[in-house]
Parts: sequence; C-alpha cells; structure tokens
Amino acid sequence: MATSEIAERLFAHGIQPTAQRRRIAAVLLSAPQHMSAEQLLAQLVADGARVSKATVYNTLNLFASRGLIRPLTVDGARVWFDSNVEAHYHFHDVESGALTDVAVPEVEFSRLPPPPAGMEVAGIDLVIRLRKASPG
Amino acid sequence: MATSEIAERLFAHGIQPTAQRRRIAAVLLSAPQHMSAEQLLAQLVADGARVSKATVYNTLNLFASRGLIRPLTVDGARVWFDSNVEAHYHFHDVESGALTDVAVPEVEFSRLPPPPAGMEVAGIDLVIRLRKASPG
DNA sequence: ATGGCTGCAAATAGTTTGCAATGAG
DNA sequence: CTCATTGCAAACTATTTGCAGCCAT
Repeated sequence: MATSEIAERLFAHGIQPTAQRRRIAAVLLSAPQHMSAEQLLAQLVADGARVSKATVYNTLNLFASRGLIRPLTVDGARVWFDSNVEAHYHFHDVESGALTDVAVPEVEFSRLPPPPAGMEVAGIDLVIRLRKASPG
Repeated sequence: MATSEIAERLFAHGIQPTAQRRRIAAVLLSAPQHMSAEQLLAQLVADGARVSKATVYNTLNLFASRGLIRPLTVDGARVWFDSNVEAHYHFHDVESGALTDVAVPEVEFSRLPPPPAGMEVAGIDLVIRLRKASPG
C-alpha cells in the first residue's frame, strides 16, 4: 500500500497521521491479516521503528474505534486485530491458534433469530473451531 | 438440582466430588447460565462457602476440560463459563455485556465451508452482537 | 505557546502457579 | 499413611493509565 494511500485512509477515518500511526498502519494494513498488539510491536521494532508499547495499544484502540480495523476475540488470551473490516468469518485452529478467513459467500444463513425488542444486530461473529481430523 | 444428581454428574465426568467442587457445581449448574470466575466466587462467598479463588479457577478449568461446562470468549476481558454444553449460540449486548442464549433451531445454515484438508469442525461459535436500535 | 501525541513506568485485571497444609479414604 | 486437593500469596500476561516531555502547528 502506498504511503499516500495510508495517509488518506487515516484521514478518511478522522485520524491524525502521525509518524507512529503511519508506521503501525503500514504494517497492519499491508494485507488482510490478523495481528496481536505484541506481534505488531515486535514487527515494528524489527523494522527499526521508534514506537512504544503504549502507543501501539493506544493506536490499535483508536483505529478500532474509528472502524479502520476490527478487534477479534477468539480465545480469552489476547485480542487480535483484523485489517479486514469487510464482513467475513473465521476458522480457528484450536491447537495452533491459527486464524483463517472465511469469505461471506461461503456461509449462508437460512434463518436467524430476530433481535430482542429495541435492539438491532450490530454484527455477527462466526468462529468455526477446527481440530485435526480423527482418522477413520 | 438435587445434591445427589450433582455428585452423579461429577462422577459421570470422572471428577472427584470434593466439597468445593460440589459447591461450585451446585451454583453454576443450577440453571442454564453464564458466569465468570469472579462472579462465581462472589456468589460462593455470599453463600458462606469456604472456597478460594485458586480453587474456583482450577475447578472451572477442570470442569471445562471434562466437558461438564463450556468456556466462552465473547469479549477479550474475561472468560465466561456456560453451564449449558448443548449446542447453542449467543446474543451479546455490546453495551451491557449481557449474554443471552439462542437455541439451535433459531439458526439455520444453508451453507458452510468445508474444513481445510486434514481438519474437522470441532465446534461453531456464533455470537450475534446487539446494540440499541437506532430510532427510525 | 498550545494542544495533541508519545514513551516510560507503574498500575490493573484476570488468571495461573508453587508449595506447604489439609483431609478423605 | 498416602495422595489428591486446597488456600495463600506470589508470579504472570495482556492491557491501560498517569504524567512529563516532545512536536507540529
């Protein structure tokens, strides 16, 4: 993704494009992917970026609150940030923890419950847990 | 649920029915519900039970590993333990954090992706996020 | 100069763990 | 007696926060 495109996306979401935010966006938004805060920090440090842990967390939360990325909670241990905010679902390998996207057309609901009175559906999180197939 | 029934269920899952485990099971399994470890501990203490935090956590993990209860991760903050291990889904009120069951017949998948080669589906977690309906 | 942003370090929250004491069979 | 279980406190992990310094306008 071009540097200018990143700045544009930040701007479009009402986010001041500081140096750190650009760096963070450049890594996370470079592809449809899932990263944890620690992973992202490690990557940035490896890239020689000058960013602190606090800023990574603050920035990820800012991005998420502005709809630039989506937080995922597939296990209790940590939050994953998904650079793909389009509707989609996930496979979750229970053993390795690996997350894989499932495109919307691959899932079809022929029935969904109506939301309770006064409520509306804000989103649907579908996680298909996977384990090694038992032989036979 | 009768005391004897609780002991039976523990036994059926290969769990030694100690006093603490009975107390914990009595509270959590008394109805189909979702509780956090801290909630459960608070309830037990309020009931005058002699149980430590460590034992609550150890016991919940033990119960979960034996399939007596099901751990839920609907937000990153904490693990919820569901006394209902039958297949079902959840509504999640994003604002209040409230969890409500959605029975299996209320949801119907007309299409699901095949699991990747060598993998099989271990379970499907569906969380329907709810927010206050916007007026209009 | 002003207000937002950053970094450090300390604080928090949930959960796990080491280990000595306890207790049931 | 023995071995599993418990409780306490300390350790740990992920995340948040207070605050002083910095930076761009």
